[in-house]
Amino acid sequence: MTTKKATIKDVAREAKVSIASVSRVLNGLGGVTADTQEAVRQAAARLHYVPDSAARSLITGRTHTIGAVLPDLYGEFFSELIRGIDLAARARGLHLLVSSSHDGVEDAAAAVRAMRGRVDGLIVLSQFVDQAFLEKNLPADLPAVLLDSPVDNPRYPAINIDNDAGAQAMVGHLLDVGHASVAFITGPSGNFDAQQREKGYRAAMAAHAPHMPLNIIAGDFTEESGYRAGRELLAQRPRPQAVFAANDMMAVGCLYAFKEAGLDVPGDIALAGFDDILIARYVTPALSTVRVSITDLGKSALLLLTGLMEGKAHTSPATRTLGCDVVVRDSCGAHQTDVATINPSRAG
Amino acid sequence: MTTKKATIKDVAREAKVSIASVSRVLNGLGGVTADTQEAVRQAAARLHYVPDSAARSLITGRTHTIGAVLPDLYGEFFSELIRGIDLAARARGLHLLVSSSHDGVEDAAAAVRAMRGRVDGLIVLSQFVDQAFLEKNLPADLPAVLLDSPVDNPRYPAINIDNDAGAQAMVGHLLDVGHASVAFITGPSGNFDAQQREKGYRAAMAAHAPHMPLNIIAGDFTEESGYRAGRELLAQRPRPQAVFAANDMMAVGCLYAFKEAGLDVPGDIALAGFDDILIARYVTPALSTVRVSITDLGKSALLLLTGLMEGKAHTSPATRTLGCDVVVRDSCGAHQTDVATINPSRAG
DNA sequence: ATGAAAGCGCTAACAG
DNA sequence: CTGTTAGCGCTTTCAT
Repeated sequence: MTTKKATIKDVAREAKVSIASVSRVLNGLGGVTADTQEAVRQAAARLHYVPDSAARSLITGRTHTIGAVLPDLYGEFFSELIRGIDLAARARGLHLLVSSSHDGVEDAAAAVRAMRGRVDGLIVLSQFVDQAFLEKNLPADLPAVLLDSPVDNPRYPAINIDNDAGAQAMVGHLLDVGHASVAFITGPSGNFDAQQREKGYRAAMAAHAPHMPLNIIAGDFTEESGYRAGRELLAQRPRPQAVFAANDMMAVGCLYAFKEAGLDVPGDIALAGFDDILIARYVTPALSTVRVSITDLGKSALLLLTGLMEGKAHTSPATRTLGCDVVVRDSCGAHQTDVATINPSRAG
Repeated sequence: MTTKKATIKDVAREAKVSIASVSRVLNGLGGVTADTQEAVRQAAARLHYVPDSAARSLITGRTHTIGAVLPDLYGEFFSELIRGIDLAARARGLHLLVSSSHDGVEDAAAAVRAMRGRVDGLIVLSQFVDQAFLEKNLPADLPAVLLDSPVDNPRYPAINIDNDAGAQAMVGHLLDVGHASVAFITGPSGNFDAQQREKGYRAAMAAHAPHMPLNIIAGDFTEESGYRAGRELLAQRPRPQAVFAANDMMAVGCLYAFKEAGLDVPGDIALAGFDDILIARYVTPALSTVRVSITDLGKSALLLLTGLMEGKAHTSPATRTLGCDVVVRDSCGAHQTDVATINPSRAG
């Protein structure tokens, strides 16, 4: 056990060659005799030599690390996203520096700035990030891809979930199986996903049930708000035949409100959510929902980012879209159980 | 928008001082007049100067980054752990480099080695990590704390979940509320948590129902294995009065097997799990379980690590334990709904 | 209080 | 094919 860590000099001395040769061998640059290679490798192994990444970064200007700036979210979305990014990053020999758990613009700005110099590229998911934010906080030379963002600028390519199409497909399905009136529970007003899902609801209603009035109740993505919305819906006369919540947690809250009122789901009222969180499968009745592959989202983001880092011109449009699938379970009153891919467009 | 990023030299020139003064001001070292301070600050702001962390690391030897090496797990455990670590790290001005999604010893070894030089300390959670692994792959000068590990060595302090006490408490509770025979569904044989939980089951049975035979069915933490175990249990004569699964997913699988057989839970048979995953609350009946605060685990790990990094002698024992709580819901047949802290010992 | 200068460990010309 | 050397951007003595 050496007390101090070995440097390239130590290896050079041990192998009786110059540091340049050590560098060449260890970086596989060629132009070195087999003898020298052997000597260097053995010396390096003997000394447990590991190149200092700081020194290397300093001169090469590359860190082989990509950063992920995420909001203070938790649960499946977070873990799957990180997992997708990490898996893809590791496959390309990149490390992942995460900065999650920040709330508020200033926090997000600090997180982005702190990444400066530590990463070769950035994946950003934050509701606080808009054009102005980026121009202010993002170093001009740092490639970045946005997730789930309304910013539409070739300088900052984005990958979005096709919330609109997903919502349209689900509402269409609800209408198709015979529920004439479909109510919608919204997400938080500032949320981009929520807005797109509402847009999809409106579009589907306009297309398939133009005579039906829109029935929109405010929610904020929490189970609690879903419960409140459910009670509100229950008080309506006539009661809607189906309810589409902008996310699964609200659908679950809504389900409890319906059960509490003694209603049968989907007999008395149909219900559907969005996200396909793990719970969706386990509530009774199992919740019909719209599934998004978050792992794919992460992977696509990383792929797009590495493309950017390698200087590939982004010939493609600034914004890409990740398709989602309608998952029909028991809560929507259709007696089928298949998964229909409604939007085969894929990012990456 | 400058094309090249500003260096300390640019700031020095802009402020008409030496680079040494810039460094002093920006690091708050004092010994600088207010005038100089002002000039430097303004110049830095004007140039959008951000110190290069690689250069800084090179000379200071510190990266202000800590690494987390985690297995390819997903779901709540993962996200809460990262969240706990990140929250605590950020509060101390540290960044978080994660390396998740590796499976297999070689993979884990590569992950640990790759952290070398990039981080000031390491948090490791992996079933492949034992004493030999650490001695082989962990640089001698890198502080590290283990999570959920059987390694008991002052050189590598560990924080473990008190699975044993948690399991004992749950089995004790099951026995207390009148279920004379309690069966246990194990986790994967190599899993440390699983082993501890089984140990707790055995201890509780020995203590409170020494005359009852042990009833242990093999599982592997998956819902599917829980389902199979459930069917196996159903076939026993006499049928056990209560079943304690080593984790919630298996308990859920088990629940489905019972429901499928037309049994009433907890009327005909009681059920309990371990982990308190989100689903536990949403299945019908709601699952009684043992809760662990994963966020606390992450936070404790970080705190312990920073202590190590600051050279604090680890006066405390090598292994610390994080208590867990029995959460009584509907599935275990007790008509109460409180949370009892059974093990107040806390890490950190 | 300030500046000049010496490296940190490494890569990348440039010589030989 | 190999060695010498000049920095990368920064912190830190050591003079002044």
